Amino acid sequence: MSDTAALLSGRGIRPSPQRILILDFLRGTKEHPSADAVYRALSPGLPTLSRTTVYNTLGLFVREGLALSLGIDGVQSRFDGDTSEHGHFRCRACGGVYDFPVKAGGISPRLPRGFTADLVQLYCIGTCPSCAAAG
Amino acid sequence: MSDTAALLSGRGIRPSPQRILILDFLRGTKEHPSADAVYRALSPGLPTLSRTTVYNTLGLFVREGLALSLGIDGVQSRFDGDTSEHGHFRCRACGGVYDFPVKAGGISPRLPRGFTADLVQLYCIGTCPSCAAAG
DNA sequence: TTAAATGCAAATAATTTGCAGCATA
DNA sequence: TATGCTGCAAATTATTTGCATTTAA
Repeated sequence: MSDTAALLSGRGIRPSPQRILILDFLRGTKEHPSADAVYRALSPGLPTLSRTTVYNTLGLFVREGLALSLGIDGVQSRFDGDTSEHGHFRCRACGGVYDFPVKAGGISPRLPRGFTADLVQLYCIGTCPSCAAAG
Repeated sequence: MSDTAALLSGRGIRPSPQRILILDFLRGTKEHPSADAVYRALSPGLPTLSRTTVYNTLGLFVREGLALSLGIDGVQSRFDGDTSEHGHFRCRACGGVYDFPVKAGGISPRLPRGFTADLVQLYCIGTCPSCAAAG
């Protein structure tokens, strides 16, 4: 059994070929793909894969804490298989989304009394080095 | 001329009745409304108002720095007329979006070399006091 | 009188839902 | 076999676009 299959099983998620494929892809890319980008990337290798399954699966992973759903791109959700603490940067010019480190425990805002957060996300929007160089 | 009209004029934006209405509404609510919510709120008082104009106007305000577009609600953009530095909290239970303060200069991540951010947003997702009390 | 702003209708894009068949415990 | 998973097609929701009309500098 693959590592990924074991990871899924360990969380009580049946390790179907589609789920393994999608989770492996998410964990192996830094692209922060949209649901449709995941579909387009994997569909050639598994032609029966459907968008429905991609949406179902990404939603499942997010609920189960195996992936992050990013609202950084106003139009579509983008997904990140790296759930460790880090920030996200979106370049206005190329649309790319990049990770950036935040110091350990760096994102822990003091919320008003009574609010409890289970998820914190830090987004920066601006220009990435390549686009800055390109002018 | 109203304060709002003056504010728009000062930015080189023609202060049409629709723009004044929408900006006044945005600045007078803590609801972080979606584009459609803005439309539904204002349409009764100005029946000729169209969704197109609401979308156009909100987009203009965001580009001109008069409002913030929040990607905190995975499905739709929500808008905030308060552009001062603060964080946003979304309650999973009721869907409400709340402001919370961050200490001055509190959101200034160290980005990798070459990245320049013109906008930083901090999102927390969890449970608000009312929903926590409701169980 | 000219450019900008508005708003209707249609188009597009992202996502969700209903449901039937398949796979697997 | 019973339950969960997949995927097609249709539906829904959010947003954008094309274009004719109106408004105001």
